[in-house]
Amino acid sequence: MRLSQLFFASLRDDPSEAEMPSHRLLLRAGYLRQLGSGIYSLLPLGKRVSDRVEQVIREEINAIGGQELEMPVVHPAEIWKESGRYFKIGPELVRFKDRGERDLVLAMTHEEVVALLLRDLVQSYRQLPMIVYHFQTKFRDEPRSRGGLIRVREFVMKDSYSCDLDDAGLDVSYRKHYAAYVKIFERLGLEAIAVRSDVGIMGGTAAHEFMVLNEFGEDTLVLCDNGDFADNQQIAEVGKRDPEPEELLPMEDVETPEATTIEALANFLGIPKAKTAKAAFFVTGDGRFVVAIVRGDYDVNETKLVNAIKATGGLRPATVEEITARGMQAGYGSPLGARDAVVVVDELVARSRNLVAGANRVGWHVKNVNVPRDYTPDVMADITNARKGDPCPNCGSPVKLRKGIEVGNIFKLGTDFTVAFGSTYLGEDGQRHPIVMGSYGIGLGRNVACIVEAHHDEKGMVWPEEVAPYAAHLVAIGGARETRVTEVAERLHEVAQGAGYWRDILYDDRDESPGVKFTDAELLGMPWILTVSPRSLAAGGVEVTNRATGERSTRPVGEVEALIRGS
RNA sequence: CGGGGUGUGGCGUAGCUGGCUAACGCACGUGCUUUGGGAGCACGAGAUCGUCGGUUCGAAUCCGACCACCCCGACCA
Repeated sequence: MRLSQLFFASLRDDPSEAEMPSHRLLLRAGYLRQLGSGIYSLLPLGKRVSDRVEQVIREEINAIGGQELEMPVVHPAEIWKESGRYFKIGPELVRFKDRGERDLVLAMTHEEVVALLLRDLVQSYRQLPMIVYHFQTKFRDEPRSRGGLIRVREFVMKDSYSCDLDDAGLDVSYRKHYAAYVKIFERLGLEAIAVRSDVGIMGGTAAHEFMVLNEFGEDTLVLCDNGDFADNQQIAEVGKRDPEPEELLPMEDVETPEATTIEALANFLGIPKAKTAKAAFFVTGDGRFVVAIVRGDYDVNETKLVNAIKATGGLRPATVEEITARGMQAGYGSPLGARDAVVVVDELVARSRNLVAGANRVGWHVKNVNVPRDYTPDVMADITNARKGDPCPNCGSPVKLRKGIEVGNIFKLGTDFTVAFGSTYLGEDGQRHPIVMGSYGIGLGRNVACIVEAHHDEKGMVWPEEVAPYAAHLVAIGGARETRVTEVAERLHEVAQGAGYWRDILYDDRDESPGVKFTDAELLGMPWILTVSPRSLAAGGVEVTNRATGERSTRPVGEVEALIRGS
């Protein structure tokens, strides 16, 4: 490919909107252009990388027996109503009407369609197990996109679906995907770690997310150095050290002006945060008012809270009016005197003695509050975030927290969708059974961005050979002075044309100064930079530079031709 | 949705306390020179100053509304 003809432009300056290295570099090197918030065009270079990532995934999913198909982006809303997700999912699901006033949605994922296809096509246990997958555009109207390709609204995802006879079969399919994902991320040059994760609105029984560590990551991972624990913080249950035993003391009001935060309260009273009880107020999607109590040295984990009270439709923070209406006072809140509220208490609070809790009047707290003596929990559960240094539940050593980006996930869906759609098979026993499904996603663009995050330096991108858009970047210098330079460069380019799509090379045939060409070559990041110049020819051929290591050597033209051919 | 910020040519910016023909660097076109690390000279093209409205003799500049985008948070199968 001649650079003079390539649809791209490299930017000398960083675009002001880009913060993450991957975003900055992909824009600067002309791989990407933004069209709107969370909506991007892939330019030819970006498209080629994405295609290569796609091909790696295709090969590995094929290797576990996946069959590629393609399902639509626009769905009749009806099927999302049938599965119930039309009502569970908020504005993230884009809804619209066609000319006939029929309700349509933009697909966020494809469980419904798969379940429908299964209903139509699978009759007998003899047809299972089966894995189907496709690469298809998803649209999710995220409240906030960010980080270039890291969090977008429109993106292409590989989603595969396993279809099994029973839970044992699902386990096998799940493990196959797990193993395939390990291979995929290895081939992509990503150090992904699998963490257990929440099943969210997918339902189901188990899930892992594959994460790459990154300071811009949106998820917090709880990891044990011994390698025996890796959970998303959303679900991580770690140990909590037992509080000191104490005698129960009688409750006592204490005046605490301006102490509306745990920080201020602990400072004012001169006590550790661990001696306080923190109250957080929520309203569930199904309309219940929830007061969550955790110890002052912990934070409420909303995922755990949702799961503890089976809150459909999630949680939102309660308004001050809603809190007051139930006999409580924001900033000085506790379940003391609360009414019409679901009281959810963290199990550690129940084990802790004589905590300072809100008095539900401005400027006052109550000392020596004890559960269940002074108020009655409706639900008792672990509802706190794991903290750095908390003991690993498996080996007791302190856990650490890290930020991560989710590059793939695997879910055990179960039978929710197949039951909803009546997707059953006739078993060996002559009975109808629902097909057991699993769902497995990998976002292409996000992976492209993560590869750049992992493979770049101050000069630009450094593509691993497996995903590089071109095998090499050919820089011709001094062609105007010495016609032999152009002859050799043209020859190498021609060889590349015959060597196959992915063995093609980028040929910088532009009339630019050497500095510009080298800088662009380093920015664009092909794994090999080939330099032809009067100097290299005098030294015996073509200078071959390894972009990653910077090693360079001069090789005879014939040898470089062989390199381009891949032999 | 809350908080903060930004919209001036393809990119990065200046101008913004009201007054010349909207300026600068890069990129772009033509010509000459140059050619191993973001070249030089000359000429040139390119901007409804986000949109709409208001104030004013006069608005990129002041006021209002709206829109878009970015950052933090909420949210995130």
